[in-house]
Formats: sequence, structure tokens, C-alpha cells
Amino acid sequence: MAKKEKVKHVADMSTEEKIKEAARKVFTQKGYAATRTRDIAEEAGLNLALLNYYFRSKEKLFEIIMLEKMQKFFSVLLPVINNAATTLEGKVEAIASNYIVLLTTNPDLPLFILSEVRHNPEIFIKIAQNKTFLQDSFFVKQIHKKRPDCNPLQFLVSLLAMCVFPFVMKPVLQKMTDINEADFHKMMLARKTLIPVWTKAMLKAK
Amino acid sequence: MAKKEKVKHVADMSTEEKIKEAARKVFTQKGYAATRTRDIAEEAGLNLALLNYYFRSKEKLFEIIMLEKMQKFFSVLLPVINNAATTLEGKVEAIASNYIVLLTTNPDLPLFILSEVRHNPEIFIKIAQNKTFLQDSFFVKQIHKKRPDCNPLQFLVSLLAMCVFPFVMKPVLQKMTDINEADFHKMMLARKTLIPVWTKAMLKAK
DNA sequence: GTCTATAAGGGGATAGAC
DNA sequence: GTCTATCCCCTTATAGAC
Repeated sequence: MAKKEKVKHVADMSTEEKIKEAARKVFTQKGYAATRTRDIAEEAGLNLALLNYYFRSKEKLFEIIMLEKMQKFFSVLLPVINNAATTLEGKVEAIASNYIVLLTTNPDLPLFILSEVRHNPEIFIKIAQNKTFLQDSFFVKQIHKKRPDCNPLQFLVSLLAMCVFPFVMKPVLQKMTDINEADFHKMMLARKTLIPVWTKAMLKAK
Repeated sequence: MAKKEKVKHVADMSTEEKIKEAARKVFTQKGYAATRTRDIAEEAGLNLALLNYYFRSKEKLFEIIMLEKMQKFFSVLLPVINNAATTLEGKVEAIASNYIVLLTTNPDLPLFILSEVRHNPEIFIKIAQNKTFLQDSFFVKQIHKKRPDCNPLQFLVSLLAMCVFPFVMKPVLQKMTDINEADFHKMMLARKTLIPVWTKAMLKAK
């Protein structure tokens, strides 16, 4: 069962937490470069000087927020991928469901991480001990066993694409079609069952 | 047969074209907000004042580049989607092949468009007459005919996801795995045949 | 801890010489 | 058309009062 999210009352938050909450919002919406520390101070209902009092600089504050966001994004993937107790199908269902729940309430999360990492690769913190943990994961082994003729990374990338990309292209999709928020939400809910069905078919293809 | 790209010799380009070429590079790499007009001038090997002489402002220059980039991105999708003469399978093959060729030489293109549109939706120029042209397209009709029980947009989004998302997540993928440029290139080439096979299986699923 | 005022520098745009 | 020098606003960061 998921940890119950505490509702945040602005009045109850410490000044430090008010700043972080404002920074989360502004940084993810506008990106690092377009964000002014004034925007964050205003969003927090506080004075500009307090940002430097608590966090020393815009950059330090950003690093804290980015670290949080990356942990949030990968926390729905990494535990699933290395679970020895679940089937391949079970893992796919869990990943699809987890991501769609997470991104429905945090639609800006992936584009934020992807574009900031693109513009400054150094801010990407090490998510695991080494660079082969994905290739060494249980998930990859299970894919390889099922389809030795197919590169498991191709499958994993496609799975992530189907879960994450709709949220990444949401602003563009809304410019190109007449789907509204409710329609989009319904589509994403339907994906929770669609993705397992489709990926299963992919693994049986040809 | 594709139009042969003329190799650009810097010395042969007009000053205006030098600036645009530099702007293409710097804007797509760093994004609008993080780009300084001085970066563009330096990249072009020219003086800062010339940017304003030719383009009036950073914003005007950006709009020109963005328009070009959006046309480039959608020019591989729109003609295919409304072609009455090709099969569904033929369209999928064309879209996958076109995007992988385009993005192999322009890997930053999608993340550039997606993040700039996210940060300023107004810069998205109208790509077609109305907002239902996607839903009204031949492609969507063909999908609907094959699978009346499935929302064609779900399929289209997944297809685009499988073509485009690998390039969007490339910087992150390179941080998380040990694949190098050559490996990535090979994977994308393999996708040209993998995507048609996989999407065909999806349309037959369950 | 929180505020006001200001320092210090960056960055877009332009004036004016050539 | 192209350059140098400069203007001026905006932004980050800090000093110092309360």
C-alpha cells in the first residue's frame, strides 16, 4: 500500500519547506535557466534574501530539488526491475501502473529531468552503483530468456516510451488535437491495461 | 529519393546564414533561456551587433529557428499520415524510417521542441488548418477500421513514442548504461524494422 | 529569522565610427 | 555591412537594520 501523502498547509510549513515547495513548482515549470530567484520568493510569499539565507545560492537550491525529482522518477522503476519474485508480465504491469499514477499527478516531471540533464549532464546523480545495473537486472534477464533474439534494452526503452512519452508530448498533443484534460486523463488510465497487452504481443511477435 | 543535403562551407555562407546556422546549433543545444546572444555571435565568428542588425532581437531570431525546426519535425509525419495510397503497414514503416533517419542526424530536435513548447506554448505555430486534422486523417481511419475497439490516438502516440523517445532519453540512457554512440546508432537502425513488427503485433493483440 | 537597500555583474540592445 | 564601445535594465547575492 502506498504511503499516504500528507496534505500540505502553507501556514504549517517551515520557511525552509515553503521555499523548497515553491522551488519545486517554479523550477519544474520553467526550467533552471528561465527561473528567477524572485519568482521562487514570490511563489513562497517570502523575501528574496531568505533563499540565500537558507540555501546559499540558486544553484544549490536547484541541486536539492533535482535530486529529489530524480529519486522520485526512478523510485518507481528500480525496485520493480530487480525484484526476483515477480514475473515478467507482473513487472510490466507494475511499471506501467506506477508511472501512470506518478505522472498523472506530476506531469512535468520527465520533461524537467530530461531537458535539464540534456543541458547540464553533470547534474545527473548516480542512481546506482555502476553503469551495468540495468543490463544486469532481473528484468533484462527475464526478457532475454523469453526472446534471446532481441536486445532487451530495445524492449525496456519501448516500455518506458509508452509510459512516459505521452506526458512529455502532452503540451504538443493539446496544441495538435482537441483533447482536453479529462480526455487525456482517461487515455492514460486506459494505458494501464493497454501497455501490458501491447508489450505482451510485442514479445510474441513474428 | 531524399533531397541531397548541400554541404555547407562556412566561408561561402552569407552573414545572415552564418548567424542562423549558429543560432540553430546554440538554441537547440542550450534552449532559449540559457542561450546568450553572445554565444551565437561567437559560434558564428561574428560580432554581437550583427545579430540585432539582421534579426532585430534574440526573440525574433528564435522564432525563425523554432518555425524551421517544427516544420522539419512534422514534415516527416504529416504527408505520410494523409496519404490515401498507402497501407497502414506502409505508413508505419515510412514514419519509423523517416523519424529514425531524421533524428539520427538531429538528435536534439524533439527535446528542443517539446521543452520550448512546454515553457512557452504560444510559440507553437499552427501546423495544420484545424485541431481535428489528426483525428480526421487517413491513418486514424485505417487504424479504426482494423481495430474499432481501440482509440487510434493511443496507437499513434505509442508509435511516435517508440520512434522519438529513445532520442529524447538518450542523454539519460548514456548516464545509466554503458552504451556508446555506436551502440546507440545500431539500436536505432534496428528499430526501423523492429517498430513495424511490434506495432503490427499490437494491432493484433488479444 | 526576516526584512530593506544595495552592491556587483551579466546580458540584450544600440550609437556611431569606419 | 561590420566593428568597438557603451547604455541600461535585470538578476543574483549580500550587508546591515530590526
